[in-house]
Amino acid sequence: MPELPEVETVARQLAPRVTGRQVRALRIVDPLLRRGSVPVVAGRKVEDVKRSGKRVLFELSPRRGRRDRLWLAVHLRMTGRLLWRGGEERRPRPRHRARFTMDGGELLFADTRRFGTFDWYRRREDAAPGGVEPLSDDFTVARLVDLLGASPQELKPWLLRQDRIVGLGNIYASEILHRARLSPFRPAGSLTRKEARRLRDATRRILERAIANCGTTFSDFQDARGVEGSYQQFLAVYDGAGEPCRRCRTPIVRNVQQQRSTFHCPACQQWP
DNA sequence: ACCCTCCTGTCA
DNA sequence: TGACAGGAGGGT
Repeated sequence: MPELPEVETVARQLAPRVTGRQVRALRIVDPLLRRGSVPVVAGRKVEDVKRSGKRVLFELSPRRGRRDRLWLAVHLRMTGRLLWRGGEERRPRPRHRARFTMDGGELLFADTRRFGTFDWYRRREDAAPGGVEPLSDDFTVARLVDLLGASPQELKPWLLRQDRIVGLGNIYASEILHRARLSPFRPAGSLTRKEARRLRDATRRILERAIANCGTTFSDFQDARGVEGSYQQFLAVYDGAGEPCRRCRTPIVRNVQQQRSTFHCPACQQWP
């Protein structure tokens, strides 16, 4: 469940449950998750939980009598999930890669495909991602035009890059381009200012609506405490090859760009 | 600027 | 059995 709206949803649901709690122990079950050394976490308090790009960022207090504040960025990748289990939970634990034991409950990191990562930072500025947050005030038309530059890269793969704009993934990139009526095959650098404005506005609108609906959930394999999105009912093109375009009824087409599916309407997303 | 790979599960 | 899956780092 890993694009910006889904990660935002996870962070929002998690924050009130774990903020203020003290971590008693961290057990990393899957050795793949411990690249390099893992800092001491026991005894620290969770002071903040928020989204940063596509990652969930935990701010952990210094240990008693020290000033070694710590940040943990959890990247969910394709299948990662953060599950809070209150102290009264009696059902068996689901399979997981890491477990934080806290006052009053435990936080599990479950991740079937095991692509997810933990990254530890000693300084807040190191924990921030590279690109601009698309929902921040920094994401202006001028900024977008500047980022697009003269890039020859096709627009859709360009949107997936995290070093310019953070948070977009395969679903929302297609949805955004459809809303903006831009071809996914256009060179990113070929947009006019007017088109860049459409792209900026569509990006914001789609992401905001997706967040308002707690993101997109495929299949139905969420645990009781897991996050369940409802934005899938608003998807205009993603996973809809052959379905009529909501604007013009032309059948949606699936293509592959950089080994990933792209969905678009060949009629209202033309590039002459 | 591309292809491959990491890993597991599901579906046709 | 092979294709595909919401991601991205590494190599060429």
